[in-house]
Amino acid sequence: MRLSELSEHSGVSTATIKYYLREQLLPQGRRITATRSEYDASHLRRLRLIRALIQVGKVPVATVREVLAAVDDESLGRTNRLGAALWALPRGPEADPDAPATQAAGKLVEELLTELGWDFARTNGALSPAYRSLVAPLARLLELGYPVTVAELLPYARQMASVAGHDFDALEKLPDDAERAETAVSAAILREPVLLALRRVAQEEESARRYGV
Amino acid sequence: MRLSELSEHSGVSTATIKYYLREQLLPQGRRITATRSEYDASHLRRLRLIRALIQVGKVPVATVREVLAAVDDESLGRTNRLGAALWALPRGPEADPDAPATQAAGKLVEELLTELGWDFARTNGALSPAYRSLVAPLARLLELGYPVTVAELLPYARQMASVAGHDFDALEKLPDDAERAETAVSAAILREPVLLALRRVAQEEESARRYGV
DNA sequence: AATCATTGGACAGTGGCGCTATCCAACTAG
DNA sequence: CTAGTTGGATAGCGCCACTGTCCAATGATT
Repeated sequence: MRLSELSEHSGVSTATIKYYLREQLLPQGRRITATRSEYDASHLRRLRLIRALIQVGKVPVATVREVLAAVDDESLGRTNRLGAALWALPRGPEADPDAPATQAAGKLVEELLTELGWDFARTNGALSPAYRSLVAPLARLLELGYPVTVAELLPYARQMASVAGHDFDALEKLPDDAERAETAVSAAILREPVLLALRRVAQEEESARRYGV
Repeated sequence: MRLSELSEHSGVSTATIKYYLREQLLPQGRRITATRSEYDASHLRRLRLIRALIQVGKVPVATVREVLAAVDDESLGRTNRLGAALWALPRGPEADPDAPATQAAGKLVEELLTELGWDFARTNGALSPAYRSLVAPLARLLELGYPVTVAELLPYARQMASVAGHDFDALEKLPDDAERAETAVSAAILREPVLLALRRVAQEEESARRYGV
């Protein structure tokens, strides 16, 4: 497959594909001559993942690069590879570690995790992006003056634990190891808007039930 | 309170406050003279909401304007006002209604809602932003070649129904009607990143439990 | 052999958006 | 009287995901 064909099959313009090649999101094709390279199905699949991450997940290009590097890193075991890919996915801006709101949010998260018995997250996770991506918006909320309590967060956390269980169940059904990290990334990112939209629909349904149409 | 004081109390620069005034996110202060206006606590609260929507919720300025218009519209009853505010919050890009993937996604949602017995959402919701904001990412997933089934979505939907229940429970605890729509918006938008972060942490915890550290 | 399109590569330009900076005349607090 | 602030207008900035243009080398077509 040549660049123009890759473009046709994927629906992504050649200019954009060139951009992704330049940004090292998409690996180079197999060089045939100085002015021709051969692309295959793996490029098509990768392109699909890139588009999904950028368009559906709104992941910045620089982050996509890191995530894909982790997905491709064969020196990691497959579990670590999966973890590394998710690890490389820090959403949202970081919280200022010195701000009092951040301290308060950290304490809140600490209590929450203790209450839930999520010991891995509590003991090993303080440096993980997931942990920080939880502290950051909580700090932001506190800073803005919106109160947050452990009691309020608990049911949300329990629901999300359930969701995460489903996520992994779905992942384990896949037999293909090579694509697992890739699929894990898809599952983690691409379903976020779906989850949020489901919440919105559920809110409308709940509103109609409680207060009538 | 003068502009400079509003800026100090809120931590938002005067230039940015002027920008919000210009964009009609923040109502004008009470005019004292040609070159002086008086701002009060309501401006401070509104400013906080604006910052939260933009920074935490990543809601575009134009959308914030619509949401706030709904929040302020006293011609609506309070339930409708709440609904209108949420209604004005369409996240993400629209799906092309003619695309086959959109058709398929629509059918999928139809089946899902029937299965769940969410009759309001099914019969009245086809035009609601929440409904469309569900169809859009599903269509995007299908288009990109990631399979989605009703069976997979069901548990997610049930979890989110539970989350929505908590959302409304929290809302009903508030006695103040005037701020309800405002609080509803906060609850709907500001907790989204928290929810997603909780899912990420839960995923790490689950991963550690299933596959070890 | 002669034409015309395509390729990889480099690089400047674009458009959207949330600010941010500057300037101004009118005013006002000390 | 003077230094500072205000509302208002307008231009510019910084980021980022592209997008458009140009080029020489090469391939495909006639």
